[in-house]
Amino acid sequence: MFVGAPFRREFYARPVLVVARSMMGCHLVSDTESGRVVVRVTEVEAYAGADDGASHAHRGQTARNAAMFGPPGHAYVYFTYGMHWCLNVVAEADQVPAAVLVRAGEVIEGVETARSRRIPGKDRDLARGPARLAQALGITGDINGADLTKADGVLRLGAGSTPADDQISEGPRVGIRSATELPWRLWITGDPTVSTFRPAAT
DNA sequence: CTTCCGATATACT
DNA sequence: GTATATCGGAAGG
Repeated sequence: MFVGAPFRREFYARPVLVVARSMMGCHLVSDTESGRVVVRVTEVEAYAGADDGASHAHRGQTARNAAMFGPPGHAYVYFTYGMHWCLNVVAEADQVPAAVLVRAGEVIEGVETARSRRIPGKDRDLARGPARLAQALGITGDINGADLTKADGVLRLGAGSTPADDQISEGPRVGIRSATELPWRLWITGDPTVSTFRPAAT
């Protein structure tokens, strides 16, 4: 299994990577009718624009990826594999496509609510993987494009506890076939809620 | 822990 | 028609 390399400061070479690094340890707060759930982010991936072969924005703007071209701090939520929602945070200036996929987190509040939204299983798996995380938070395409910095939003992104550089590992992104050489996945080293690395199906 | 594989909507060739 | 930024269940170590 791929174990990753220590986080390097050179990672800051691109704005979207700075945002990805800054999101490590942040809190995602969702308030819905079924209750509040707070997740601490433990794993993210950066996606850029035309020069990133694995990005949804690689071939330009479409109806699906339009939110990626919107203002930073807003949500880009997409539907995939016919059944899963995945949450991204738009990362760069308006009209500049870039987003950070939130791949995993630890549920630190509202564990009961999160459990009720998921199939029975271990608590550490509640938000382990992008689709599971979206499900635990009760997120769907309804909030695509929503401002995550608004105090009264259904989903909000806030400060949590930022890990030190030596607590972070970097490695290849999961489930992609293009641009696999870019180490644009970040995770908290050794955290049990981080998803396991899976190469794309051949 | 691992591998294998089916389910299923949307975007793209 | 084919691929996909995935998950969950089954089976094997």
